Amino acid sequence: MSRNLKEFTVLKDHLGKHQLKLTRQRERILALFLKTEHVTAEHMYRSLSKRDPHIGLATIYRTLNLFCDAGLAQARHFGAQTQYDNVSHKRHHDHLICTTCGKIVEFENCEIERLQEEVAAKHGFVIQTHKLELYGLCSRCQR
Amino acid sequence: MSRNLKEFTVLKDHLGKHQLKLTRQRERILALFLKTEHVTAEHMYRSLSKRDPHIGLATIYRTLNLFCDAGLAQARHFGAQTQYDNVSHKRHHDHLICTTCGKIVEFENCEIERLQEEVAAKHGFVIQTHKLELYGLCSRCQR
DNA sequence: TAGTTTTTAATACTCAATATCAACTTCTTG
DNA sequence: CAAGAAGTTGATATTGAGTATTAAAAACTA
Repeated sequence: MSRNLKEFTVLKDHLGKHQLKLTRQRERILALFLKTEHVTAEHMYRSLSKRDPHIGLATIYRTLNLFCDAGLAQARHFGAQTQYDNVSHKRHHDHLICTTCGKIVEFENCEIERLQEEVAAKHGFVIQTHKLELYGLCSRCQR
Repeated sequence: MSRNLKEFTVLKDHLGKHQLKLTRQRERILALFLKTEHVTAEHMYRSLSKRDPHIGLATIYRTLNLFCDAGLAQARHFGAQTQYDNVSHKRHHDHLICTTCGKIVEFENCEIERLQEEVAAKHGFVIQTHKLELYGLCSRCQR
């Protein structure tokens, strides 16, 4: 199994610091997680059930939340579901979402982030995190 | 009942255009909706049950979604619940949310919106709507 | 390797939101 | 204004995402 060592190390570090254990399920879930951009717990459950029928849905949820704690993943509420993004190897980014076909494009814009800080400061807030989602039509769906 | 005529007209227009009917429940729900900033369906249900025990929860949900269609309300997923904001009388705005006390401050920033258009154009998107939420600590909770 | 601790899987459960459907309003039209 | 067509309501069942529970299993540790 060719794994991205960096993410694996991050996970192991986190487990070590919190008296948690490295299990086969956690390895498998991480391996699959790293192959996908925007995952849903249900989606992972379906994928993993095919090959490894012994990974339960609750474990997927627990593990994805664990990844969030470890800083590997970031949860994003999209409609009724929660999507988990792999954020270990990339900087903070926001999303362009096509309302027709569901296509998601990531982007980052320092200027916008700077203005956010400005706005927050004006209201006495200290920003911890933010969520910016632009909904519209991608080039293909505009026709 | 002193009602905001503007919003009532918007609702009536929408109903007329879609072969929907103006009911006592829809009037009552709109009247209460206009008095509050960030409402939850459950919250409205509790308020309305006190005075008018005959408005069911399903009706609240249906009606709030109707308001969204009519452009009077905007749904916002906040944690597990959905909040409905009155947007008929104000321009588009975004939110600063305190992660400790839950305080919500509205703001608008044309410069950010302009940059959003820029980003979207760069990726071939045409924006229909957007959502920007800044999470952090309000001045009181920073202490 | 034995023992302690964490984890898993299956299932029950919670909670927000939607679907169902018979009874009831509202609107329309004659 | 009465009567029928069409939409709406409320009570309840249902869905669906996510969490809690717990006996059995796996992982760490000495």
